Amino acid sequence: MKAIELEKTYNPKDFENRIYEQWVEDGNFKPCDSKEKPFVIVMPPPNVTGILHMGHALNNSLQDILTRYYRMTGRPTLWLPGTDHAGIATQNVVERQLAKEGLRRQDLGREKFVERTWQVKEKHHDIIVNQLKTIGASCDWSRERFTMDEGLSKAVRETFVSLYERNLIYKGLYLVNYCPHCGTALADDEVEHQEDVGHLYDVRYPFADGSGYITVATTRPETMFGDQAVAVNPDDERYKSLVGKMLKLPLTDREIPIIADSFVGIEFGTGMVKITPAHDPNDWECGKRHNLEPINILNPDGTLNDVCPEQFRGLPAKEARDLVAKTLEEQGYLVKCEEYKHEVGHCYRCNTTVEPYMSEQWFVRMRSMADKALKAWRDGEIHFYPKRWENTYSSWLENIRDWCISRQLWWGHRIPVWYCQDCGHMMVKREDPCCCEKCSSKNIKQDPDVLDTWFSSWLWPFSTLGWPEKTEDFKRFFPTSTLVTGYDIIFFWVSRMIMASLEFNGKVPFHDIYITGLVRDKKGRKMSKSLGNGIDPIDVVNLYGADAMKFTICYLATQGQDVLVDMDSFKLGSRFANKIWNATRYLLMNLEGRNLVKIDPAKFNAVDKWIYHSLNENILKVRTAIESYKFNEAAQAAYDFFWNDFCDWYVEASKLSLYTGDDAEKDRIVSILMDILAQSMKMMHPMLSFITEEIWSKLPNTEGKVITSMFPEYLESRKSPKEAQMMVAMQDLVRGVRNMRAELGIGAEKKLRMVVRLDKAGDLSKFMKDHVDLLKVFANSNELSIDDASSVDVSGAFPIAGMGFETYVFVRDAIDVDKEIARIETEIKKTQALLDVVNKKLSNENFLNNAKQEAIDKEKGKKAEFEEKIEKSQKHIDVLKSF
RNA sequence: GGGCGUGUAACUCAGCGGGAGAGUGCCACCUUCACACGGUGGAAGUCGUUGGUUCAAACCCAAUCGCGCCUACCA
Repeated sequence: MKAIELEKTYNPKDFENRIYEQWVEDGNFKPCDSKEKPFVIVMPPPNVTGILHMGHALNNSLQDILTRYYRMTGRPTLWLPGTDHAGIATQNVVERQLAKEGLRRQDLGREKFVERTWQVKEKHHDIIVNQLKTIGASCDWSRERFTMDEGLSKAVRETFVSLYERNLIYKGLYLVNYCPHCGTALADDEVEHQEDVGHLYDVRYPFADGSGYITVATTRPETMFGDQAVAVNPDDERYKSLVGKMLKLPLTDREIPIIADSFVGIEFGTGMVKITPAHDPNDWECGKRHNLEPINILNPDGTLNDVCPEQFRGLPAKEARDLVAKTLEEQGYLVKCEEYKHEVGHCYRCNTTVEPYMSEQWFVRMRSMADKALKAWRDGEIHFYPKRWENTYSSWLENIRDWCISRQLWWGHRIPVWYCQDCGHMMVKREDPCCCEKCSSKNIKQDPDVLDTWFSSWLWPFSTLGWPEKTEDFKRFFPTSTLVTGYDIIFFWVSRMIMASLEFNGKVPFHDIYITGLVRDKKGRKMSKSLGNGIDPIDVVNLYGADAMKFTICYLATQGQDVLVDMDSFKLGSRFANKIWNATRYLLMNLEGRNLVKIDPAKFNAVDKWIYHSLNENILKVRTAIESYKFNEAAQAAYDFFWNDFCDWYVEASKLSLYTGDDAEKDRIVSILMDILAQSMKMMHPMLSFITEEIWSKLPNTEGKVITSMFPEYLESRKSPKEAQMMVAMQDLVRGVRNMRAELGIGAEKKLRMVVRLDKAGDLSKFMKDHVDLLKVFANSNELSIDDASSVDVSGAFPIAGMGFETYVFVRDAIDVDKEIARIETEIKKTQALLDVVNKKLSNENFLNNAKQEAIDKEKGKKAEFEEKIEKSQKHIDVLKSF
């Protein structure tokens, strides 16, 4: 056979795109036909107008590893990709574009605006899909979905109407979170609390009868125009007598009463709270208890409306606040104003301060669904990895509140509700009606609002499979297996998917939930645009390759921990891939003139047995690790095996056969090398997909593709623990000699004569004798004898202690005797310290009585080992002294 | 205010009841027949602090200090 050539340097750009296209073309990402239980992941859909960031790279890398692994176990495997229409975010993107043209969305009108948004969506969609392809995601593009697809829209409508029919959706006038910038209501969990430095104002409210005044404390004086009362705690002795008295509201003509309500804290501030039912959640509740009419003081854009005195109208809340404070001060109402830190809600999409705002909205009644979701968890139907996230899940569900699902946006699923303009009848419909079902009037109007994006996302695991139709895919792939996502959306998404699925399918949408950490920079800061500390995954791919990125992520993805990286971090994967490339290149060069032969385990020598043993153990480690979501352990096992065992020892050892063996031996060793290499490619494929596929295609002993090959099995027959132990002794010997060379500064060019003296004849001496030529190569020796009868004269030779043997090296001239003695003495000290610990244990009756027998045996073994080492070392000092 | 996580080598992190590990970085030597994105060897840690449990603790428990995150209607 001819040698096979690989490019001299590893250059992932040469093949990554080509291989990806080939995989797609050959349908390798589609589930196979096997009857086994499918493995299914639905991809958390990225925002269609966003770009891929490291967080996506992390969770998609892990999904890819799982998908590729299970695909290689022969199960039909589906990773279903898609994108999310991201209502607010996308609308913001388009409005920003319009703003550059000096336009507002109102200038275009709803229809034109939505049309334009679809165009933007199409363009951005290709970007994000290409990015996913660039990082190597092996998802089934033929099943790709978008949350505003026809099918998914149908699912949304079915859900809405069905919930309405079950009395789980209702409409009402409530105080909701409102973003004045986005101009829409938000759900509770779409509000992010951040600490703001504001002021706490103490303001005088005079009694209407002129008999003095009281003082209230507020952080938002501008809301006073909506005040309907001042409340005190009914148990507050100071104010009991004042309850029922009327106050004159400063800057206005209105009068408001003093009321008693137990929510007021006696200790806080002045113990008196102004009640503004339309602009504070507490006050809203309080207002309901006391039948106070809420007065809305804001326009939809967050400016003060006509309810307020003229000079404040049209001002944004913050500006109004300053002016109100100033006016109050001028008129003598302001008692004091001090700096005050408090948590303020901000819009999670645009970071604008959120206003509590009274408006008519649609809500989902969550309680019953939340209870079902809690039960499913308690019954063990879902498992979080790491488990601690279950607390987050359960406490959220236990304290769940109704979900505001209407958004005052144009981009999204329009609420399927129509109002008759003539008779006022309201219709909630699966199909668009053409006229009023009650009065037959054609004058009907659809609700102008759209639904919260998460109202489509919560259906994702089944709507993407065709639900509400009972499609083949739905029947075959639902429920899915595993969800991989970040902890920041356990509320938004994970728990809601579980609720929706239980409500509509009666079962959970997935069983395992792997919660990834967040990707941060090396200082532990969240990656963000504003900090400019983000890393673009595509830059990583361009610099190091997709494999390097995925492998590095896998290596660093300790279950549940945040991943801190910078550009340099990816050297880890890059160097490993480079090593694989070069080792392969070298092995393929050696095929020249060789024939591959059948591998016969009966002909294995101890070193062959060892490498198969190690491969086998590491295959098991990788399998177990991936199946239990311990990605870092999988990466480490692959890395250690390939680099440390295979490259550093086995490939080096094989050079002896390759350069000095006869043809039969050369054929045999090359065949084994190719076999280990091929199996390594399989084992590493989930983590290093492109390079393993590229190499697989070059190997002479492989067929088809590695992506569709079977993952190596763990085989009892490959276990060779005894040989593995022998190999440890050999490595021990070799390292001892290398260390001595380095210490004495003896260059590699100088071959040395050595005697390996065994403590006793036995397996180890047989092993050494069998591999004496190999030992010579590793120890760089020109003359090496195995002496198990202590018959060779070693006087004048430099001694090195080993376990069960000693190595004598004839280097008399090169030795600095004093320095060597000092070195050995330090070693004795270290060993003596270890021995002391062991002896203390072994002379401790409590230890002997209580410890496990294994532990005792192990300590005894250690004692023997340390004693042997000290004894030998001491002898060696004597030997050196005699020089 | 509650909850969770975390503090191990210069840096990023594994280990989580029985001899302190990896990658990067550092030092020395080696451009020797795939790989200098390499090889060989080496230095480097009171495992945050203090108590406790245990024959045995980086690992379990308690307290404490530092950092991070989530959650909560104190105006």
